[in-house]
Parts: sequence; structure tokens; C-alpha cells
Amino acid sequence: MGITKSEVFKKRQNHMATLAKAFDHPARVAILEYLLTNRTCITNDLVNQLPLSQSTISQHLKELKQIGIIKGEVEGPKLNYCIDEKVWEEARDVFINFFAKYVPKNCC
Amino acid sequence: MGITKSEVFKKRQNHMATLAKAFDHPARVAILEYLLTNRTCITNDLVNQLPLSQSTISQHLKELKQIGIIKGEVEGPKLNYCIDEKVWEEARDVFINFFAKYVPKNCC
DNA sequence: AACCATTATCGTAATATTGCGTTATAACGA
DNA sequence: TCGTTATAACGCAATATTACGATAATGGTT
Repeated sequence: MGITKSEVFKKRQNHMATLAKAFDHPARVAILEYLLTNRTCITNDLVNQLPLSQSTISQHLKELKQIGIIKGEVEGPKLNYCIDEKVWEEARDVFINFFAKYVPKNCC
Repeated sequence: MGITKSEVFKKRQNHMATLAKAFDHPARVAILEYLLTNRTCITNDLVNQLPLSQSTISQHLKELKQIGIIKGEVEGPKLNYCIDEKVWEEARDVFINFFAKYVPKNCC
């Protein structure tokens, strides 16, 4: 149905799924990469960098902000986006922890 | 449009987005967690564990298999799923690398 | 062969996502 | 005040995803 039955899953599982959404679209990966290398970004810079319209980019930024992994600050007529350190590290820990759970074994 | 313009993004970005899809739904996180602790699984076990129908679970398994992060082996009338070590480690590297790109700074 | 258990596939419905054009909105400078 | 610029918000269309019941398909068992 396109509707995720999140209520039947554990909080941790929903949380990871939410965080993963920050990386599950190439445009969002590109935006995050831009933020990582440029430390800060203004939407208009992204419009010049990415082959997407301004409104589409704004929407991706909104989603990233909802997830919490980025935050924006008004700077005159512009908006200064940057990575939210706390959430970033939280996401990093969640993923690294998850990946660490795997212990190779010749099972199949 | 619901259609992702993947052709305009870099391979790396699309690759990460694809891998992230393995984790962007709580049911898939739950399936992977089950595989992590049980090392192996038969679909029917999951049907008993998760509050989702058999067909829905089968679909999630199919997607995980398409991503490549799990693989399945026929075992009589059953199917034995397990984590694909190579892809798992590849995903781990991609994510860890990405997370490592962030250097905290008081920017905003 | 008939039957059972297990899993995949199909069809369908509901909802979500992606993308864009267009229209606000807000801040600055002339 | 009036443009100009930068962003957000709205609304639409197209496609994707999620979920399930029903139906196949597969392999083993009797």
C-alpha cells in the first residue's frame, strides 16, 4: 500500500530506517557530499551544482532537515545549511554498530 | 514524478543510494537483524517473527537479494538466506568512509 | 499420483516519492 | 518603494513502494 507498518517494528528499527533515508537517494547523497566538502552551502550553489530544479533541491533539503542530519540558519536573504554534528555522529554510530554485528562464517 | 534521475548523478552516489535501500525500511532492518543473529534463515521463520504477510516478506527478501546484500540457497523445498559477506563489507566500507568525511567544525 | 509445506509471483489497492512549474515570502540594495 | 535575489511552499503528474490475498511453482512425502 505504500504505507509502512512502522508501528509493528521496534523503535530502533524504525530509527535506522529513517536515518537511512538520508542516503537512499543520489540527490541527497550529492547534497551531503557537497556539505561535507564545502562545510556549508546555500541552496543556490546546489542549484548550480546539481542538475535538478531549485524546488526539487529545496524539497530534498527539507527532507534532510526533517531527518535531522542537517540544519539551516538564516544568513541575510540566504540560508546556510550544514551538517548537524550530533545527528551525524548518532547516525554513524548506528550504522557502524549495525555493520559490526556481522561475523563472517561459512554458512552458505 | 517518482522517477529518480539517476543518470545525472555519479556512479558512487547511485551506488550508495542503492545500498542504503537495504536499510531504509524497518522490515528490511528487521530481516537483516534476524540474519545477523541467526546467521541463516528460512523465509518461514521470518513469517513467524515478523507481523507481515508471507508475500510481503518475500518481496523484501527479493529486494535485499537484488541489492546483493543477501543471497539465497535452495535447501530442499526451503530457501536458506544469508548475508553476502562481500557485499556486506563493501556496504560497510562505503558508509564508514562516508561518515568519516565529516570533520566537526564550528561553522553554524 | 496425490498431497503437503514452503516460497515466489501476480494482481490490485493505497500511499509515498520524485520532479517541476509556478507562486509566495523575505531580505537586501538602488 | 521597487526590483532583484534566494528560498520555501503549493499543486500537479508520473512513477515507486508497500502490503496483502490469491495463485502458481517447487520439492519432498506418502
